[in-house]
Amino acid sequence: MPELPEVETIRRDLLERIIGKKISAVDVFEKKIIKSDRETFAKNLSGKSFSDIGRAGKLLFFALSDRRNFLLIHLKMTGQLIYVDGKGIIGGGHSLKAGEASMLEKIGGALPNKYTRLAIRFGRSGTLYFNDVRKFGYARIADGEELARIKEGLGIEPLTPVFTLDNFKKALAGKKKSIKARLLDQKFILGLGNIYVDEALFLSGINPKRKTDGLKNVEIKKLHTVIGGLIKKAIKYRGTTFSDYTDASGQKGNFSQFLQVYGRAGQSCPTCGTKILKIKEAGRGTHFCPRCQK
DNA sequence: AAGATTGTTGCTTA
DNA sequence: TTAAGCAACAATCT
Repeated sequence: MPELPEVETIRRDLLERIIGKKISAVDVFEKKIIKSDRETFAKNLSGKSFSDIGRAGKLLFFALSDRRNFLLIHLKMTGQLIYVDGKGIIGGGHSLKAGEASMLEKIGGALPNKYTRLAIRFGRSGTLYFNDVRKFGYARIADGEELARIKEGLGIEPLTPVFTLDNFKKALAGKKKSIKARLLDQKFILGLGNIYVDEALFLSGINPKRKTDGLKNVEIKKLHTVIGGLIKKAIKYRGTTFSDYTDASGQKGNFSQFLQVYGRAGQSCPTCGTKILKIKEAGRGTHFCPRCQK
């Protein structure tokens, strides 16, 4: 469930910690997630460093110092990227608030643990661990051309200049699918997952079952504004932890306290007090207030 | 103990 | 040809 705000939090954390550090070794614990053989994968990384970290929606791409290749990482449902410095301190001493013991518990014990699929070692500086309970995530090498091709197939990115009302309208235009399904579709709008779609629709007063092409202009405008604000605020609070998500220091996100409907089925709507319903829409558990969302 | 679970792809159906 | 719906991926939790 890392969605845009969670992935962006990890990106910013890692930018401070791993840029320019030489990769000394690569341990692949689960071959499935690297999408190539171990030798090729390790050869592409060893001896190089990361010069930058970019993001498109929920996809991270680490630029390599060879100026040719990128390491693409997608966390899918349960992936975590956790950096441990040379002294064994999780997150490299940054933003450590809670006790380290509870943190270790949260990430499944000392690293590497049974869910660690990949470790990228930076000599004595530290190690980046990729944990993933369900093994849906991946880490693979791609060159600039391939990355460009992947980005071409993706939708508009919120929080960038292309996320104008006009472009948002175009991204929604002429589709009979429900607005919930449409907002989840990464070919049109990037970075929203189940949590933020439910929240955005609540904040916009739009029923998730509404057909996309039946939305009024004012509703699209509202939704556009809401999505921008919601994502900004969620990043500010370092994302939402519902079950597995942690930042690069193994810490939970703090946005959960602001969730209005997600995970609150049966509780009362914060606006009107009506019971929040949970239905299935677009193949996903969908939370909404039947009174506020028309 | 069957059914549900956060993301995405690709197959099937219409 | 296109779009919508849904199983599959793997593991865990209820």
